[in-house]
Amino acid sequence: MASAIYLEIKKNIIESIKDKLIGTPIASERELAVQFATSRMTVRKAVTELVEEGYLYRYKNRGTFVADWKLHKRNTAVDILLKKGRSVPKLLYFNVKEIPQAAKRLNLKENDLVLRAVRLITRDERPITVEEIHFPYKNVHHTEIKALEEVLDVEKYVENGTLTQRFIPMLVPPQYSNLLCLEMGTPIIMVDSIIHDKTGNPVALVKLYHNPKEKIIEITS
Amino acid sequence: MASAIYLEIKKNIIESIKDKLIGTPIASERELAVQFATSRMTVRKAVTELVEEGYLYRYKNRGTFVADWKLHKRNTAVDILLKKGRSVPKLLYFNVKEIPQAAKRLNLKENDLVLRAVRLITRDERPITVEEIHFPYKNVHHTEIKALEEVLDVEKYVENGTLTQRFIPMLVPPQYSNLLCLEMGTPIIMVDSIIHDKTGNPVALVKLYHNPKEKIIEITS
DNA sequence: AAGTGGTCTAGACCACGCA
DNA sequence: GCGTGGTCTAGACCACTTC
Repeated sequence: MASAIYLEIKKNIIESIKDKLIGTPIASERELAVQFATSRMTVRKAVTELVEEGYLYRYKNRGTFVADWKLHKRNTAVDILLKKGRSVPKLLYFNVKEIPQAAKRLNLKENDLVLRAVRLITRDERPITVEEIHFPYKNVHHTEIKALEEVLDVEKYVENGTLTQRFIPMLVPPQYSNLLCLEMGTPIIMVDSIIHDKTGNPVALVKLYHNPKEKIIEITS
Repeated sequence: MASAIYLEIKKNIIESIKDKLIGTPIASERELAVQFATSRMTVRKAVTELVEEGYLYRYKNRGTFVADWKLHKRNTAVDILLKKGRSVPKLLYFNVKEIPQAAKRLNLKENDLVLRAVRLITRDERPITVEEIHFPYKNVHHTEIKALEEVLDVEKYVENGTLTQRFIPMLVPPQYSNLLCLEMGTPIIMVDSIIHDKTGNPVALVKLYHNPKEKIIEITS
């Protein structure tokens, strides 16, 4: 099956505005409907999404215009959990044990087992982030332990659920200062993330210790 | 003029799901269209927005369900710039002078004048945040200086523009440690925010020094 | 087979900005 | 008065799940 029409229109519009100056008007919704041989409502859906994503902006009764690409909506706080670009995660170690604090956050009983993995994210061989990932062990099939990398791919959980993140200022934990190439006592941001599925059940608990020299957390909205 | 129909439908649905359990299905889009005596597309617009806001979630071919209220989309990083709730801003001082660093960020010449104001946000008489706000002075009409509070209401700029925020870990600046009731050397998060209008022009530069004891930065998305 | 959400159509009216 | 985006209608077909 080909993609939905409105997705094709989005791609086309993105392509067509690539080399246009900021503030240039695009064709009106009625014109676009003719150009793409479709109805105005379909064009409108495409344009609305591009506005929400920051590619375009609308003025009521005036028109739709090309936005500054620098203002494209992005949320690298989420991004760090997702498409890592050139960055490479390296598993440092993992274990299965009782971690009452994590169990509580995951809506488990205090003595339920938790799978805990620690990874170091690097890019161009520079240390970016230390990741602590916690799963309810009962959710992990024994056969999957062999494919741990896949279990740790939290991206798929985020796509079908909700991500709640807290930004905690702290001094770099002593056990990570060498890993991150930071002096003892350097202030860092620890991002405490919980992923819930659609029904509100916690699926994973992830703590990210960011190297402030390498990773700038930036949100555009 | 009364509100748009789909906004009324949104309010109605929000009210009707308030006391429902998480996971309870709501009426199908076709049923809702009958109930509200409108077309399915209008209902669909209302439901789509409620899904985006985290009130509901949809399963294709199955139905639409009540989501966990804890998962309502929110972004208190933006919120701190907006509706302040019970918190109270108090102007500490302001001045107009050359601030080359701020001017650069605001796309001004180095020697252009910048209006700089510093405010302390408190809630229940506890210090939450120190705000440093910078405007291009040429944008501020002289008559407005008398109504400075209104000029400093950055909310109206954000509504019609874009907000880009960087989260910077640092030790509390010595000049603010007393104001925030923090010991020297306490790690904090400084949120560096630039507001652009729709065309990408910088409108204001705001730096927020958050008291980590009082203000937890949390994002749900 | 019946019902659901996802997509799409070909119109329509409105309020507003602009010339 | 014309063109714009914002809203709305009353249908339609599809792929899929559930019974």
